[in-house]
Amino acid sequence: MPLNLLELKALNALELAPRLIGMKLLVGGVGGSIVETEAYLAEDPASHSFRGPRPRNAAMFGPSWHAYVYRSYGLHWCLNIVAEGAGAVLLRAIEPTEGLAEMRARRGSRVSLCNGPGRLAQALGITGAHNGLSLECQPFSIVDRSHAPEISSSTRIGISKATEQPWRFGFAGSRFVSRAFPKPGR
DNA sequence: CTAGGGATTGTCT
DNA sequence: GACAATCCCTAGG
Repeated sequence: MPLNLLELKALNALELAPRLIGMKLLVGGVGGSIVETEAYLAEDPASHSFRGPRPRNAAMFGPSWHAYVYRSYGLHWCLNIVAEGAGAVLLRAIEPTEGLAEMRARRGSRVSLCNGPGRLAQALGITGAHNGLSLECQPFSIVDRSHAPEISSSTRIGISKATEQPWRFGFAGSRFVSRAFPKPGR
C-alpha cells in the first residue's frame, strides 16, 4: 500500500506507534514487517525529549517522519520514527523478510536477528549516520499495511520512569517480538 | 569538572 | 538469573 504521508506525519507518538504495526520497513532493501513499537511523548518523563532540545535529541524536535537514532548503553544503536509534537516511536522488533543473508552477516550469524531495538538496528545497518534523515528518502523504504492487524499492548521495557504507561504495542501473536505480551485481560 | 546512569545485549553460572 | 561492556548525556558542585 502507498503511504498516506499527510495522515502519518500528523500523528503524535502515541497514535503513530500502533499505526506502524504491520507496516513494512526496509533500509537499503533489508528489513521486514514492524511487529513491536513503543511510544515516547514530549511530556513523558521517560522520553529523551522530556527536558527540551539538546544536541542528542535534536531530531525529535525536527519534522515528523524522520529518523531519530541514538546510542544505547554506549554500544547499541536504536532507531525511532519522529512523530508530531516532539515525540518518537522506538522500533523494537520486526519480522525479517528481506535480505536475510545480509542481516545474518551483520548479526554475526546469531539466531536472533531483529527482536530488540539494538539487534534490529544492527541487522538493518542503522548507525548514527542515519540520525535526522527523512524516511521518504533512500535508504529508507516504507510500505503501508493493507488492513489494520490485531494489536497487543503492555508497559514499556527497560525504563525507570513512567513505567505504568501501556505504550508498548505489538502484532498480536507474533513470535518475532522481543518479549511476549501478556494475554488479554479477562 | 566529576560521578552516575541508561528506551540493551551477550555471555557465563 | 546476574553482570560486564562502553559511550556520553545529565545533574550537581
